[in-house]
Amino acid sequence: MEDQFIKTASLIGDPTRASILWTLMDGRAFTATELAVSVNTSPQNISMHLGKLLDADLLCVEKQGRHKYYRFSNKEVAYALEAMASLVPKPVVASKNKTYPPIKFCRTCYDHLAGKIGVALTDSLLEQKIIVNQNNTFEISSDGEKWFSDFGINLEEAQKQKRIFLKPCLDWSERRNHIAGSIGTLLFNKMLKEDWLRKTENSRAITVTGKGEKELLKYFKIVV
Amino acid sequence: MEDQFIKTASLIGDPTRASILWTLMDGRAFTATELAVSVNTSPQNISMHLGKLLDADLLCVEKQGRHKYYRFSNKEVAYALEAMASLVPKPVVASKNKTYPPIKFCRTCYDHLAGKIGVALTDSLLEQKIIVNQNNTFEISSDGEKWFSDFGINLEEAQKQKRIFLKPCLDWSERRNHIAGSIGTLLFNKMLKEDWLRKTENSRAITVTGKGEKELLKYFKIVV
DNA sequence: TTCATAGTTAAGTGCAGAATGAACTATTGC
DNA sequence: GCAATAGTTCATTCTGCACTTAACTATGAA
Repeated sequence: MEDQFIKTASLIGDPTRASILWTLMDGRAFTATELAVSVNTSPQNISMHLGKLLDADLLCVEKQGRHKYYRFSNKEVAYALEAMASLVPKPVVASKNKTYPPIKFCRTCYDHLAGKIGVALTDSLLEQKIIVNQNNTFEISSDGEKWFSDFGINLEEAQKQKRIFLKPCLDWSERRNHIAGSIGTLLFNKMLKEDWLRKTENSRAITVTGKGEKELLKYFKIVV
Repeated sequence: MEDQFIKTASLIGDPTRASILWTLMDGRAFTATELAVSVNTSPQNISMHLGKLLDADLLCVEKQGRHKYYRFSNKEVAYALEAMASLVPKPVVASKNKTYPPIKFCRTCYDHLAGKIGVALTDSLLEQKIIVNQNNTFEISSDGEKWFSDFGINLEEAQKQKRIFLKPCLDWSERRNHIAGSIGTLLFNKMLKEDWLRKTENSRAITVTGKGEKELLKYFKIVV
């Protein structure tokens, strides 16, 4: 197992390949040429690197005419890369009234918000005391109830639904919970409806619209 | 951010450093010389590599006399490495009545079992139909109730406790739930009491005893 | 058919950075 | 004090593997 791990680590660790993976991290599929441009290297070189990533099953290809679309072959890859990204040295802390770091990854995890946006959103809800953490369970504060109704979400209706109303959902580090349950879904759907977010075809990725960018900053201090 | 990510990736990706990190993955702290032996290289070389890992804040040191003990500086590092380890190409599936792959990492996550052992344990409980997944909530089957009482765990008592009785707790990939809540704690404590597992000092890591090794194989088909 | 674009394969080169050698400091034990 | 062990620093060497040059196949458009 150890040498397997080392192989995988060196595979990811090459600067050019790391850059390829970084580019693919938004969930979309890219052609070889697009990647060559994005990574700033030659087509041959990209081809070589993509070959290695394919061999290791980190990527998969889909052929469309004379194009080949490369993307992550499974979500474990995205998770691993995010976990690695979380290791980059923290910048010296900026200000008290902080905005959250730019979001690169935006995925849907089942039907609740996952990825960085989910985490940042949860952090913000907690900080604004819209939800509070009580013995590792999230509860909606009385202020929060008002907030949700202002936001256009009917809590009574949500409460009726069978599934768990509000629960922390562990992302790849217990430090970073993001909300799940019907509240997560409601928030997510609301944002889709208001056109803050859009689903993309052929991918689990969602993109943030210009409107969403502004609103996410306004409501949650999230910098996309 | 991208070049930061690339730097971190290449840092981890060097074979020697990957091997160092792999060694440290069991949660213990190692001296420079121990690592040099384990990684099979010279003291100077280890020193150089450890220096780089320290700079990037992936490791931290503690000086004790003329020794220096190196370990992960935070659990994010362990998580990232585990996530990377999960990317190693799956071996061709062995047998139907499978045993789980060897466990390298064994940590306590708050007070429930985390890391590979937690995941493997949960997989096994699910496979033995001791617990069943119903709409993303774990429930104890009727067979399971008998199993727990045979195992020496009093379910009625657990149920009395306030905290959530049984819930999936997401590890770094939604494919890999491990159980949390009072059941997780009960199992964990039982294993400590029966001396299957032992806590180590100065570390969150727990070690599996010889007895534990046998019993984990017997009860859960987990190969430590 | 011809030209352009997309991508791959093979052989040879070059260099970043890992490993080595030698000389150093620091702590422990006698 | 001296010897032994633990670890570091710096200058030098060396090498794996990324990258290049060049020639190739495949699809699409005119």
